[in-house]
Amino acid sequence: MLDPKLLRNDLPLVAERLSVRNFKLDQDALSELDRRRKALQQRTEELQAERNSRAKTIGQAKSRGEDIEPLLAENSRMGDELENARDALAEVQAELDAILLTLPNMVDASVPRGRDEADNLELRKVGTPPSFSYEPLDHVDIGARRSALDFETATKLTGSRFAVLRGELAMLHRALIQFMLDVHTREHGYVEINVPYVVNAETLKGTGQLPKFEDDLFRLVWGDVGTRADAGATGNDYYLIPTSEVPVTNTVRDTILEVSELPVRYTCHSPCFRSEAGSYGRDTRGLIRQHQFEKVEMVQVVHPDESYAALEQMTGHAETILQKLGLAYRVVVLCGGDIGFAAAKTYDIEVWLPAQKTYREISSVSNCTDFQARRMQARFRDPTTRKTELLHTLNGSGLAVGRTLIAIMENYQQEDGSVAVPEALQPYTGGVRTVLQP
RNA sequence: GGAGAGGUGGCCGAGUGGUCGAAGGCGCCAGCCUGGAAAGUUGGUAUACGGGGUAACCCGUAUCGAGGGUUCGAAUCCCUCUCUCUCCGCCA
Repeated sequence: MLDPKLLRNDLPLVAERLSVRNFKLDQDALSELDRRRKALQQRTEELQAERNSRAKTIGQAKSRGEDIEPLLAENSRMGDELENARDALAEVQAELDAILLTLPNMVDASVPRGRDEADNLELRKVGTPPSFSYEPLDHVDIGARRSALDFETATKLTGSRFAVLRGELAMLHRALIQFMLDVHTREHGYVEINVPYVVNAETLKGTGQLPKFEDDLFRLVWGDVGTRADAGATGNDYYLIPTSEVPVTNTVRDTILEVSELPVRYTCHSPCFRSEAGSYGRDTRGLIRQHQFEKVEMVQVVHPDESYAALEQMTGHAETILQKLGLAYRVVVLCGGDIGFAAAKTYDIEVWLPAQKTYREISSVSNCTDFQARRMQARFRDPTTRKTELLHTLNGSGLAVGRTLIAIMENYQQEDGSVAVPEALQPYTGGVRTVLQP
């Protein structure tokens, strides 16, 4: 959520910042709504003050044993007026809140304007893509051996966009997770955390997925489907997490941290569930875009002065994984048209995929500034003023496990169809150095 | 799933209709005391929004798990929801 004070005091500035995202802010509607809110609030509070003072007078009169009947009669007329004012205020406030919750974060000044991913800015290329003496296979063909990567069975079990991993490929997948967690905890100072994969609506609101992006989520319905479908009305709405950023970041919701507790650094392995609504026909082949995938996430909660340094640092942490695995990648800064709802600045890391002969996203690292913190009421206490202030939150993949597996399969493929295991990973494969041998 | 008990400030805990943002304690901050500290002692110690003031600050409103109701007036009474704890059942 954006700062309501800023919205009141400098709407044009907000509109300008949001225009970088190609988001058009209806300034007139917003300021008119706020003007009404203010008038109604003052009127309501006036009436409440009067009611309070009268009630107090009655109480005092009664305690002196005086006759309070005349006072009561005088008061009976106030009720309706107060109620009307209160209702009108609540209505306008709700309208205003609804708008506020759908406004995206303001992007940092360094974020370039642009329409879509084509306008993202490449910052650096690291590593050299491998060369092959033959036309490299893609991961689907490589994984076909002994049904190590099995989409048919997954379709039978569930439907499209799911996969079954078997044998050495399942083992390699697991090794990757453990490798990443170990690097982040032992070398990068993160605390490993394990969290629920099912969360409530409040949690999703905190990180910004709700109310605007419900279509991207899997919502749980249980028990009697007929009566539970509208479970939200009774407070029972649970969703599968689209990323562990959601539960991990929300661990600091409604808390006030001391400066000594900062920065908070968590790394978390979890499955992620995404409906992929609106991506029909995209990446339909292979493991690239699935309804369920696994990810090792990094989350930091930091002092506002530190967040942009933390963004660079976290990007470096994700890059370290790729470097250790010997994979070529590039780093891009997302343009206004491609950046996510909650982020003020995002770096995408894209790994080289030989079969596609292109770089594909494998990590996304974002500084969400105070946007999520305000929604979550995640604050710290300034040691000098003793006042509470909003924290800054960051999240980044370190890395998407499925896509890392793809990258290894394609980049480390050998002419006989087997896949070499990167050296850094071998301690995690029990010394196995090649998988999917003929 | 059944039965019961409970959710009050950073924490513990009192408060069953009136001047209660809420006793008391702990913690924290500041002063005094001390060579310094502990102990002692005095004072302070929530958040949000609105209004006023250059500012320190002052005034108003709201907040005692959440929402609704009763009432001139609700932390206190009623209803719904939610979470926690105890016992029983079931279960990886």
